[in-house]
Amino acid sequence: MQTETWLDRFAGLARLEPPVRDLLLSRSAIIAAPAGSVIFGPGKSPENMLFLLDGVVRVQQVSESGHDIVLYRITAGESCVLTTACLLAYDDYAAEGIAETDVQAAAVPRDVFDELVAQSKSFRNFVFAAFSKRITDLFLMIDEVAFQRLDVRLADRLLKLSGGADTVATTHQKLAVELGTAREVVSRQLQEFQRRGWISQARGAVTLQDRAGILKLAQHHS
Amino acid sequence: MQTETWLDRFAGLARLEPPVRDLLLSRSAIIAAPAGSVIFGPGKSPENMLFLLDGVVRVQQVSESGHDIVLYRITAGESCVLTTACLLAYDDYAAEGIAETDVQAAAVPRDVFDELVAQSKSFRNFVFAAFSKRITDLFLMIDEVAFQRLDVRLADRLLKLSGGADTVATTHQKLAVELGTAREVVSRQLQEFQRRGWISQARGAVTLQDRAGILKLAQHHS
DNA sequence: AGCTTACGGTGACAATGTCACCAAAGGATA
DNA sequence: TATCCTTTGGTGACATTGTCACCGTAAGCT
Repeated sequence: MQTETWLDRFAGLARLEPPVRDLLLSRSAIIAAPAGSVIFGPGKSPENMLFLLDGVVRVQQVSESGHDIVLYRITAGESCVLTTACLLAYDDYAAEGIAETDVQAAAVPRDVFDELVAQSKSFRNFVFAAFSKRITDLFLMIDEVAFQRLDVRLADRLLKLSGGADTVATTHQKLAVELGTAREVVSRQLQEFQRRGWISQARGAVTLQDRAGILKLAQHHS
Repeated sequence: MQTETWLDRFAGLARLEPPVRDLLLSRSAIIAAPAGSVIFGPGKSPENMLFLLDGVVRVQQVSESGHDIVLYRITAGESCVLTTACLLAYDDYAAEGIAETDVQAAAVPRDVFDELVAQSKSFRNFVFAAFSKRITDLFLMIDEVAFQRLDVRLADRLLKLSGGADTVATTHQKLAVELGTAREVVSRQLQEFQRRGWISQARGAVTLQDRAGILKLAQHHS
């Protein structure tokens, strides 16, 4: 009989071999970070691989030109393989991870990570699956940025950011960074959405009035 | 004393432990593919991890909308980690690998790959470094597609495709796929380049007349 | 030769990005 | 409260890029 541990929050780690479980549990530390803190970034490469237990981490890229773009988010139950990649420190990439909420994570040191990969087939599968998903997601993102219309992307992003809630607390500027475009462009599109009765706006907030209408546009993906 | 093997073409594999070397050599097969053949792609997922010994493989994405874009190239001495990712078959991604030249590669079966990762620290470093580089490259690409001016990207791509040669044998359409844009846009930009005396054009060929001028534009990256 | 396809040119227009502003809202402080 | 200051968002002019509907020519094929 095994007591519940943080491992159980990760589908891919549930069936680890007992000795591997023990190694992972005994050599990892639970860490916490407040909302808004920078988990990793240029000049602040993480010493550990992170398993996110609670909260959301936003990974975004800062271009030399001052342009930002959100690359992806890590939610609870996901691992931050990118920090793994960063552990190997290919070169300091310009991406940074920012806690969007208060965050809890299990930190696994580099050498433990290496040992786990060596010893456990399940762990290997977990790690490679995470890499694989990350890369295919990046492929999809490239496709979107290169070829998808902005109104479609914005509609899609609004729905995702709402998470089912009625209103999204964000600014035009932040939405622009989500999509890698300019604030003015977002403002224009939101005006058009409003004109169609899909949303209403307030300072720092977008309220979804007609989910169906937005969804119909967003689905031009398929 | 060890005779020369294909392993020596890979910087990261040169110092593998002897038993690991032997495993890799004995369980891998040298395969060849003619220029133009599809190495992997939708509905044709590779059974093996590939180490490219000779030639160039172009990896490009095919969008539902019919838009293509070149993601990256694999040159001799590089491994196709993506095929590794694909081995795990997250889901059939829409990317395909096409031999741009006649190609030779060492094919390592999936189970051998897994065993190598388990047994050799050097091999693990090699694999994770490859993943890491691929992901950081994709980050750079997203930045480029989202924020870089098209003339800068085209200039840069022309120089890279030339590989030092005077003329690049390609069509406007192919250059458009390189950049993920439309053929007409490439045509216009090339006309402008020609007007400036940087290039001259023929059907299916672009001749670089003023590398310095092109380079100056391309370097607006930095 | 005739046919077919690939290649490239062109103009009009739409969508998106950039720039230089402005005004209003909210927060901080004297 | 009055005053500043920052953040947020609006606007118009313009540049760049994407899309569409064409066209003519070059190259390959039979």
